[in-house]
Amino acid sequence: MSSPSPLPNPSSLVNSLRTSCSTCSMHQLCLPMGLGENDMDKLDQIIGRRRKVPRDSYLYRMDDVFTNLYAVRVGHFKTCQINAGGEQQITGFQMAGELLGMDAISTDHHHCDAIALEDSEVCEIPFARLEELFGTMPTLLRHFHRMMSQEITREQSAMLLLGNMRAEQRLAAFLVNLASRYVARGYSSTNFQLRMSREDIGSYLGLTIESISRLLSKFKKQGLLGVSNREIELLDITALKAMAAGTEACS
Amino acid sequence: MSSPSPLPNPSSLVNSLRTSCSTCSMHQLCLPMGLGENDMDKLDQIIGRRRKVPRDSYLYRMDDVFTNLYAVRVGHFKTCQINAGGEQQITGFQMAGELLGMDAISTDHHHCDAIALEDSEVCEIPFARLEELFGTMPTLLRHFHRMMSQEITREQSAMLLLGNMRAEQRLAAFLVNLASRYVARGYSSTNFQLRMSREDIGSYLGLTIESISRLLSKFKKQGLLGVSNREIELLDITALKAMAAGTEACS
DNA sequence: CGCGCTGTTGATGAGGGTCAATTTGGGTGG
DNA sequence: CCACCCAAATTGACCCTCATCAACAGCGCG
Repeated sequence: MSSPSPLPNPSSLVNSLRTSCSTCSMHQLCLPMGLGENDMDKLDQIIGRRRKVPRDSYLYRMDDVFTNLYAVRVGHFKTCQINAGGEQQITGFQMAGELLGMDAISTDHHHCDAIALEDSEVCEIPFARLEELFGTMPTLLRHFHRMMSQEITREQSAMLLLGNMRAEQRLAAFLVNLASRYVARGYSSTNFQLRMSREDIGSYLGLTIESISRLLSKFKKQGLLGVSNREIELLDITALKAMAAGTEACS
Repeated sequence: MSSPSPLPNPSSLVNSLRTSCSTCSMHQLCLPMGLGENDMDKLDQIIGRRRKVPRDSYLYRMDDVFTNLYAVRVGHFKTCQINAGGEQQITGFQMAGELLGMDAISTDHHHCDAIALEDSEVCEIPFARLEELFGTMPTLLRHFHRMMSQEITREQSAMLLLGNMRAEQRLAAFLVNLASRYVARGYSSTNFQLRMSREDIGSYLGLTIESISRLLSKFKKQGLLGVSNREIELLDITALKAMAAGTEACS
């Protein structure tokens, strides 16, 4: 693996090794999915920098001018909107390998705030330069379209959840969804830590913090899961899935 | 305008005049927005056919293989999803100049049903051929991205609506939204016909048909609008906007 | 040790769902 | 042209889910 020839600048190599798409554990989920080595290098070259985002700080704010998409490298984010009445709603949680900022393309301004839920790291992708690549990299373009389309689908599911599921179903669906995303990233599907507060979960699910708390207690009592603070252990995923689907026997 | 030279096939010319993007009244809202004549011709050439879709019939169904996007030329559509519990929710209403099917790109299968609310007409856009154009038509690609991004934004608004607005606000927001879309199409912002049933509206807003009916009656009594069957006249748009924003004085 | 933030649990009530009865209007056939 | 039918919409009565308000517990931190 290590080249025998002398290296002009070892430290920059180390840096590039640490941060290139090809060595990133998320490259099979993220934007470079399916790219060959050449194409991945080209993509690497336009990526501005890897930016650290401390917990609770903003990656971008609503109405900020849009210049970059961001790929989450490490950590978790939430995106939230504020309506005219001053109420805030969380529109999504993003984890490693997911893309942030696609809603800003239409107006060149961000439509929501993006906030780190823990100390995190993103890759800055200058959209104008990404567009230049599209002309010669159809594989990249195709996958970008898939990611945008996926975002649309994801939000349609959220609409379904908010529009006609009851509280119980919503929380079950939320937990099952988290589990599946962790599995895709090679983590346990049953044991994970909630990175967001109960309030965030409630806001995302259109419920109050009290409802979330009560439901978690209820699920615990029913033996569906274990909870301790933000530590979650899913004990009966089948039942949770059935509940989310609205097909479980009534309790 | 009419060429003095003999025409090889007059009837086909008439047909193309009737159906080309350049002569379509929606081309400033639809996919060809901002294209020059040359590019618009190229786009025209890949558009499969103009397909009529009678009222209540399916443009596509969930799980159908995805091959085409559709641009609404005439009429209105609804898209709806069915969850595992068998309940159906409407995820959107589409009118002339809007694009259908973008949620299918990610999996090559449609994620929802698309149904005509009245006798309608669409332009069939083979997606594979559209992708071929993207390489050489950056303006087209850019506008396509804007339309996808707009769809994401639109759905985020719907999430906000479903997640933390009360019934009254939801219906007000819905009516104001319809009005603004009709204005953009050169129609009256105050007088229009609802193309969808009360049930459809309820499904979209996460409310029951009874609630919709009651709210319309209430708004009428308050002098905010006139209703007669599906005929709507908005009498106080300012108040409706304030109500949608949650900033109106409590009644 | 006390303060503040986050989360839990209980009591109460309202918004909107559910069920049921009735009206309206469009379409059809005599 | 009228009678009839059926689907869609309206209206009323009742009830359930979940929001609201409130008290309190747990935990980290200065």
